[in-house]
Amino acid sequence: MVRTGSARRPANERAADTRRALVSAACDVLRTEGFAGATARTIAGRAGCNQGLVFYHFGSVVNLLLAALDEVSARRRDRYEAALESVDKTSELVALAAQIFSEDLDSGDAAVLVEMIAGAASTPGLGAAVKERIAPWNNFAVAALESVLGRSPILQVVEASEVAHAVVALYLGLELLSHLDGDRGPAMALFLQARRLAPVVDLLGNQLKEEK
Amino acid sequence: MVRTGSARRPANERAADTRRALVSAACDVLRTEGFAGATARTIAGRAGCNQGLVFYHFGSVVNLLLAALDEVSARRRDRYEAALESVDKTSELVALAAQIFSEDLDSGDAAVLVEMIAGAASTPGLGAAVKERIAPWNNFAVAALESVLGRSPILQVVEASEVAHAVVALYLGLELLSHLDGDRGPAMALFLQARRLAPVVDLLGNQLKEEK
DNA sequence: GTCTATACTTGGATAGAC
DNA sequence: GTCTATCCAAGTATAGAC
Repeated sequence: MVRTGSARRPANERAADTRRALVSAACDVLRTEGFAGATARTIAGRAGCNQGLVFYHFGSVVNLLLAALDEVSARRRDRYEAALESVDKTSELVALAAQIFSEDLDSGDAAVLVEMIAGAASTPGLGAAVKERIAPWNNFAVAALESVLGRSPILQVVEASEVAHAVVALYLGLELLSHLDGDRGPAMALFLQARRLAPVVDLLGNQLKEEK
Repeated sequence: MVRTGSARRPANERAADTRRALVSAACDVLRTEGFAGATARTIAGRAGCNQGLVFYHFGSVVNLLLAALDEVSARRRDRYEAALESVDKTSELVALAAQIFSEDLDSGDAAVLVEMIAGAASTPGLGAAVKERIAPWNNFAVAALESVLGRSPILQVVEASEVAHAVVALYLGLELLSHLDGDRGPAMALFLQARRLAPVVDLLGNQLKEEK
């Protein structure tokens, strides 16, 4: 077996290791320092490797940031889809949303997304790339709404995709505000209220059904 | 009369002119290039003056950006308060919100706010300064809700300040998404839906009132 | 594949002429 | 008060040694 590196692991595995370390560090920096603070030096420093490797492995800083966003997106999609399995009432969905929102705040995944969207303004072409990576979020929101309201006539009154857009926007806005003052209290209180009101939505759906 | 400058206007007025030009340019750059692109050189270039004047007049780039945020905040507060005068039904409030949202997208005022919030992550201490300047937004949302639902028992079910927080978050999120793909369609469609549903809210309030 | 060294560019900030 | 010139720090990106 041919070995080029100095360590015991094969070269291609070491490469994968540094790629992973860089992507992970990029998430970290994006979360704590924001888009404007996400420089090659800062990220490489946190990954414990040399600054030049950013360009060797990803070509540019922006590409690395997009790779970080990819990882976050994939991780969130898996988490969301798994969680959705066990839900079929509106109040359950709201409770799930609250839990996942809290998780995303802890992991910083939501912050990564927000910083990339806001940061997209400063780099030509980045906007389109970020937009592609948002689609799964929208799709999930639509799926979640339909899984809960699928048999309710409410979705004949309001378009699911429109509500989904609102949900995603609300999610991003809440992250923005929570991150600003380091206090998720207002957001969590909101989820609590929503959960309390969830039965009303189901009730409303039934009312509409009877009127038909 | 003492004159130091080369133009006909007195020196102190010229100074005020450049200050205004810089603040205006800062808004512009924040809107089009984002926080990461808001550098002293870029801003001064758009203001048509020298880069050093940023530091002479404002001490640092961040201070100039905060001044820009101040101006936007003041302008929005005046606009909001004036508009609120002529509203007392929920559907009117929603229609007003839609119009103002559209205005803020055109003027870029919403973008300035979002970029400053997201950018706050990259500069220590900026978060607190931005937070102070958000308060008026919250206050306005509370006032708007109370002016419309003041006599409705709905505000005894849900706290106005909590709903206001959600409204502000939704507003920021919609701006974030609209700006990302340069398409305000989904957001405007949402306002249209909300307006259609507004009478239901009033109806619900009346129902609750009768039950008492 | 990784690291060191380095070229080049941009940005923040100040000093001194006008 | 404004402009030019300049310094220095930080950032992107590449070349070449290991």
